[in-house]
Amino acid sequence: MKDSTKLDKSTLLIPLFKLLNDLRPIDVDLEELLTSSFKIEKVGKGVVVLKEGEVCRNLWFLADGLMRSFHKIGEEEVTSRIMFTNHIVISAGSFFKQTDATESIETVADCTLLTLPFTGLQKVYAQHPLFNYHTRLITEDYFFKQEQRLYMLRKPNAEDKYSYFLEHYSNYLQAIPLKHIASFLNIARETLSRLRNRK
Amino acid sequence: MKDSTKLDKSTLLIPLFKLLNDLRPIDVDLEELLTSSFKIEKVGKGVVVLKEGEVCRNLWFLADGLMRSFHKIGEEEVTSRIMFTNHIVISAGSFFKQTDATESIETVADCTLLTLPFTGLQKVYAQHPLFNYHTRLITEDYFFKQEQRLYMLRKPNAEDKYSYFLEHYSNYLQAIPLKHIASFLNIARETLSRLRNRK
DNA sequence: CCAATTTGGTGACATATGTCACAAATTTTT
DNA sequence: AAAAATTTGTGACATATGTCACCAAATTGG
Repeated sequence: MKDSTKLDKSTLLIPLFKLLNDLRPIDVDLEELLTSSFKIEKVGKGVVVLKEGEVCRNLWFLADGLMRSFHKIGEEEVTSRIMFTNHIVISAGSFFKQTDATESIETVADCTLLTLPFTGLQKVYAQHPLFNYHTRLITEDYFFKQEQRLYMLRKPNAEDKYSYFLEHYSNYLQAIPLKHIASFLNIARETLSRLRNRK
Repeated sequence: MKDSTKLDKSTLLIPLFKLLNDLRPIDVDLEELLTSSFKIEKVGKGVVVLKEGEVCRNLWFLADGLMRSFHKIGEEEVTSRIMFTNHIVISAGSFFKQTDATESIETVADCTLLTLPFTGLQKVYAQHPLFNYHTRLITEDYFFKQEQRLYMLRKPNAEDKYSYFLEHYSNYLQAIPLKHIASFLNIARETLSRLRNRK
């Protein structure tokens, strides 16, 4: 099976190290520390890895699968992010400041996660202060992508919002339930269904 | 006049250095380099400091005043951010990667700006690699605030969006034209006017 | 200080999208 | 493989908010 090879931690970490090395080559020490700090986790579909109100004590590198973050407004779940393979997954406010999360995070498909505890990350920073360079650039990159989502939400109509989705998530179109896409785009499930089926 | 004292660069930089020192004390060398890298600029109301299509070559520390970022959708201007005193102002995507901006930035009131060119910032990083620690944390903080704006845009109605504004910008309510607030909240000017005047 | 311009308020009306209800299709579970 | 649960599609209808038009108020600029 494919899975047996994929379960190897070093193999799973290749995309992350590529990302880091592309920013600036990291030395062996750091690579080894990171490798030992991450833990592999296989998680089935529909598992809540962070629950609203808890502290987000882990950063996940989504080696394979699909996840989403969401929060409750009354009875409704509002999807705030949809994350796919090779994403770094955290609940930002909660992870950065180790305060209670205002959102939950769950798997939308079977996932292979590489889990790095907040404490483990702090040790990495302590031993490798220049790792701040890498994470500064990564945070800048995620900041920019988040800004684009803000632009999307101010598009004047549902169709334009959906176009954004098609541009950025078309590979995952089949795998993500329509209701999650709709609430991510901040439109009604029914509106999206009609949009998608007309013409 | 107040202005003569306020024009002193070191005085104007106090809040920024407080921010940095609160994260982790910075040494004199770095403080001096930063002080010499920033330039003071007094800018009147309604001045466009960055135009859509240009590269954002500066970071501004808004020592005093109000600014906004916006982009055109057809004839309409959509306000994407409203920034007040002690904000760090950039067009993220454009500044980080030195690529063409997709938004403009203008003053909404008379402003006192401390301007740091991208090149100057890179020199700071080169001479003080640990400055990445500070900017990593600052970027994380701005990331978190940006996330809250995403939450605001997915609120189910105009009133809830306006509540967000009242919470975060009430001090500047008078100073910001209603049309900018409305488009920031992604509601019509008229809707906001009614909301504000009813009851 | 007046004229010009910009900004804000309000009524009338239009409409895109939300809401509700239920059927069809798909997926999951036993 | 059937039953149950979930997801998607679609019609009918409601409505919050957008759009347009215009006047009042405030601000700006000579």
